[in-house]
Amino acid sequence: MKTLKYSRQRESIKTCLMNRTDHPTADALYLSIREEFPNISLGTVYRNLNLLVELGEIISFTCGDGSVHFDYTTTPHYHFVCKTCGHIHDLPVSMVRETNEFLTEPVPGRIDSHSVFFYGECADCVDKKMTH
Amino acid sequence: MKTLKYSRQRESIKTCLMNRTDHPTADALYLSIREEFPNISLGTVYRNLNLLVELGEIISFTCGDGSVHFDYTTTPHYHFVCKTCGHIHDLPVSMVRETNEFLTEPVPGRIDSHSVFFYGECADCVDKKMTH
DNA sequence: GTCCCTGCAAATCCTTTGCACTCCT
DNA sequence: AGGAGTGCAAAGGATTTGCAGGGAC
Repeated sequence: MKTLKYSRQRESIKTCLMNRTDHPTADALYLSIREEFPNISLGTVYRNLNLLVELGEIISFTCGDGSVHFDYTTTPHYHFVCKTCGHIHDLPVSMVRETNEFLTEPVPGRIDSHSVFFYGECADCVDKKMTH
Repeated sequence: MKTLKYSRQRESIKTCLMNRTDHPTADALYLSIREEFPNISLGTVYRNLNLLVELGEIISFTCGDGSVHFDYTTTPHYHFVCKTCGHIHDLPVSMVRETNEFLTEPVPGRIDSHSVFFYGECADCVDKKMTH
């Protein structure tokens, strides 16, 4: 059991992630943080992100593009990935039925959690195409 | 438009993937193929897997563990990842309701596809714990 | 003072790529 | 013959790790 010590870097990583509406990768976050801490190293960003994931303070996921994204919202929710602009939008859990409701028959085993990704074109991009 | 030529290696990759019930990574598949083609190179395995994905003959996905898995089944279906034994089980699409049915309200945009991952303990692992 | 945390750089892991050669057609 | 496919090894990109110094407590 190790004791956690305060660090400005970790704090900055948390607040930065909290304030971003996108779901940045470690590198994208690193670029942001560098504006405040020009000397921060990528290794520190990775170390802290992994630590925060272990602590359950943030969430990490991959949405099919291979890269790992980080999310400050830890309560259950889903993601809508826009194929056109690349943005990853949050979908509130209320928008999707509960596991047992969207299963037509029980899964052979015990489900602890599930994740859903939607792929398509977000409202903004659909609108832009309309006006062309 | 390039013409495709037959290759024993590609054929072996296809049949090997078809015969496996798990959803191997490129490297896992490479180890299998080496039993038949001791000289096959990992690069060839990657090149062919990517080619087959482009052709739509196989599917690739990542289920949160960071690694890329390949699947010979291209018809829509979902996956159940066992946290205990690590196996990835297929779930027939009939087991899960259609997108529009499991959404409680329309998503702000156009959905082209979606993927669902379930995480938990598969029936086999649950049984094993019972008998202890 | 102790021990966690950092910056840096090297190491590691996974995947792609360039090149000379081989095998389809 | 022509060009797609291969093996090999080197290159690339993302992430982790070892280490010496710096900061929190």
